[in-house]
Amino acid sequence: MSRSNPRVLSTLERAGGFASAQEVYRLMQREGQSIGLTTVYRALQSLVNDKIVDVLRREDGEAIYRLCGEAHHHHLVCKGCGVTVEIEGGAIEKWAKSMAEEHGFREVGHTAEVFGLCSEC
Amino acid sequence: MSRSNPRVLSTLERAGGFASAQEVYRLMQREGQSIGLTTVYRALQSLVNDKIVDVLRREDGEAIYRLCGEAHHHHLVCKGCGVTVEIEGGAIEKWAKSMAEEHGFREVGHTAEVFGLCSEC
DNA sequence: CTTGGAAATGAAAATCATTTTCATTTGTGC
DNA sequence: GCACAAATGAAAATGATTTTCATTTCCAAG
Repeated sequence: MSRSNPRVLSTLERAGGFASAQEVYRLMQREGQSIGLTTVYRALQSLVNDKIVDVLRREDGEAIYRLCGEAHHHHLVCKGCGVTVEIEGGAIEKWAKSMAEEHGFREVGHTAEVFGLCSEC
Repeated sequence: MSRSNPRVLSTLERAGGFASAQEVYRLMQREGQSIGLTTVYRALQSLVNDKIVDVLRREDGEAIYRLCGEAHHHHLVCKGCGVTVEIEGGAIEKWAKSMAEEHGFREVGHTAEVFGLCSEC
């Protein structure tokens, strides 16, 4: 099941390590690479399974794929200008896990975003 | 532009203050209320504009609407059956606040949801 | 009461990301 | 060369959400 197409991974890297499936596809098209949208989706899904990339959601619900840096992290987003800071979420991980266990949940994931006004806004 | 249909709001409240547009619609149907899906979407959107409800995203990208204002709490949501448990977020509050301060942010809010499979699913 | 226009409604169609289906192509070992 | 599994991608299906547009409901003015 190693469908982690290297061209897709390399394109995602080239895109700054952060793009939607559609964007990766369009980028590859523009570069003249011949590939099907289906294959892009499958490759990204596979990269997610292999924990090489993370999936997040844009505000409109579109999935965006990001190369996994070292640690899982969250975002601090400014409501004014949209600037985003990556932050540590150690406390959240434990909290999510313990809450889930407490209620007998399995296969747990979580979302956590902090938003406010940055010092410039 | 006050399209904040009160029946939609009341249904969202009855749903535990936490549901997707589709769920609100289905619930109203089941209760025998006559309403169109379009109207449900418009009413929810309007409630969001009026800052009466928040929008979040489930892991599959579906938008979920949550009453805001009440006692602030978080949710543990089952990906299988949708059952929702309200959970304490004490750890989160502190985390959000300290992260925000550390980066000079003001007027801080946050979202944090935990998803998983409940013991039945 | 009646009229006229604005706002609300909802059915149906359109949109758009994503997934599924399925026939074809590619690659690999024999 | 041959068979067979894996990979590919075009096209159709899916599902949430949005848009369109014709109809209905409200409401204030005459």
